[in-house]
Amino acid sequence: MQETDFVSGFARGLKVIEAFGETTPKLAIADVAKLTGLDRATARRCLLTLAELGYADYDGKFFVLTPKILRLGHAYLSATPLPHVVQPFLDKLSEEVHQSASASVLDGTEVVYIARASQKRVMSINLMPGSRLPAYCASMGRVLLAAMPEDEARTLLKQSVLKAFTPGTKTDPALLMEELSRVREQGYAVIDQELELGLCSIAVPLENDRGRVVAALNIGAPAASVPASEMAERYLDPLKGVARLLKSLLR
Amino acid sequence: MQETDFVSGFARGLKVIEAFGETTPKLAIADVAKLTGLDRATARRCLLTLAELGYADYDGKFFVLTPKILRLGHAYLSATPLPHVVQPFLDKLSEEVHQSASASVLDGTEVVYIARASQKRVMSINLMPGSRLPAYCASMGRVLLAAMPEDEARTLLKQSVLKAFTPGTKTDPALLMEELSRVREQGYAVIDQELELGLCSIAVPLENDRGRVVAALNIGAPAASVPASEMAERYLDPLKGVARLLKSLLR
DNA sequence: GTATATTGTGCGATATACGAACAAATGTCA
DNA sequence: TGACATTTGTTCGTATATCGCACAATATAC
Repeated sequence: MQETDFVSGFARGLKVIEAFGETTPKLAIADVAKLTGLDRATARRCLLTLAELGYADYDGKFFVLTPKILRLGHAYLSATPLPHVVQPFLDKLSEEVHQSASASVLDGTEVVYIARASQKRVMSINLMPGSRLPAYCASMGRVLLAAMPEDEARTLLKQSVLKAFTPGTKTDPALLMEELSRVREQGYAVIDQELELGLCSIAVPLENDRGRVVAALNIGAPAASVPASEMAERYLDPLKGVARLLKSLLR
Repeated sequence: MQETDFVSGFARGLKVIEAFGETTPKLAIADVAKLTGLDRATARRCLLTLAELGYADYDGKFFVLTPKILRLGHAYLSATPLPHVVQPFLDKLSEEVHQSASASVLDGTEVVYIARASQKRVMSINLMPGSRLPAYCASMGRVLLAAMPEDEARTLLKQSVLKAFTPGTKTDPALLMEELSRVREQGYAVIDQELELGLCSIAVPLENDRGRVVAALNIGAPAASVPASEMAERYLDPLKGVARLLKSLLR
């Protein structure tokens, strides 16, 4: 394969960066080779390149990413208008309803947070811009999946690992597709502790001025204080209101 | 130069990603070539590689980064223990004092936020993990600079663009070095509207169990409600308390 | 101390970068 | 509007850097 418009060395390097993760914070050369499927020599060269450029530290045995890596993600967050435009609205919304409010987009089978205004923490995990959740069991994920053509949504669900995080997690693809139609019809999605016990959330789509869904907005609340059945009546109007205001601001 | 342990294609690609930023969200091939100093042909190959891999979108004219890029920064935030360990403490601290609390590390001449718990917004800009501020005029920056050998700090100041953001911004290197000694001695730094009018902040170093400074913690407050002169008496103890608790948790 | 795993290094084959030349589009000015 | 100038994108041949393999040299485990 001699694709003239493709720099495989670059692609390999990016793969190496992504090899680092929650469960793999410090990696030796052989680890990276195994995780990425690259040759050891190649993995080594990429890692040494990262170290040379200051994106990683090397103690002779293990490699660890440095905060310089954040420049790469930051390039997106600061370059993309959406996060900036949305943030102040989330702040205001969050303060009004005294719950956390977030915005996210889809990346493959995952929801990626691009902005967030958090009140007191309810979730066990800490969400921030760049954080990811599986789309099929997150309120914003449902909204974003519902916004795409049915067959594409079905394909994404097929690619997803449909794991049950709680007893309530819906994992049957057919059931999920039904749920997506419902979401499409009613214009919002409510999740009742499918991702984490004690956490409910409601999400609405965020359209740009041409009517294309560009992101999702949500509000999360502790199930103890706001049962799922009340999510819509409490938070749907505020969410819809913000979505309406933003619609004209998004090109 | 035939460095065998360096993948220049990878390095070039990373440069291309960093070409995208706040003022340059969408770039044509020639723009990237100019910004990075790469040959147009090379820039094109890197950009097409990014597009091919889904890290960028291409409309035939302009390239735009996609949220997939966030995976790279996320690799750091989720792989590094520090942000995770610190976050809950910041949440608690922020709630106690009713102000925003953050943690950051140094990357070159800049402070990089690695965790944050925000109350009502006071700053005009929106800080989040990955955000950057110039070290010389940020409270956490002063603390981190003060923690390093004097000559290294001096070198970093030399590399910094010492711009006055407000009338109060200290930009004289000699004066800043004096300020650093003071910070080193008293164990904390207070910034009085040097970065933005109306914003005061106080920061302390965060040491690991071996006494090495691994990050800085701060609290920011509106100057209107908390004058700079009161920052220390109000917030120094809470900050020091958190730093002490964290010390034993950080290896 | 041997066995096992992991890392470092030369070498040939192959893919990639460079620069220049070409093509296409865009902008400018009479 | 039309012709020129300028910028931008693409293609191509070649010099060169990179890949993957096999082997050597460590480090680690038992």
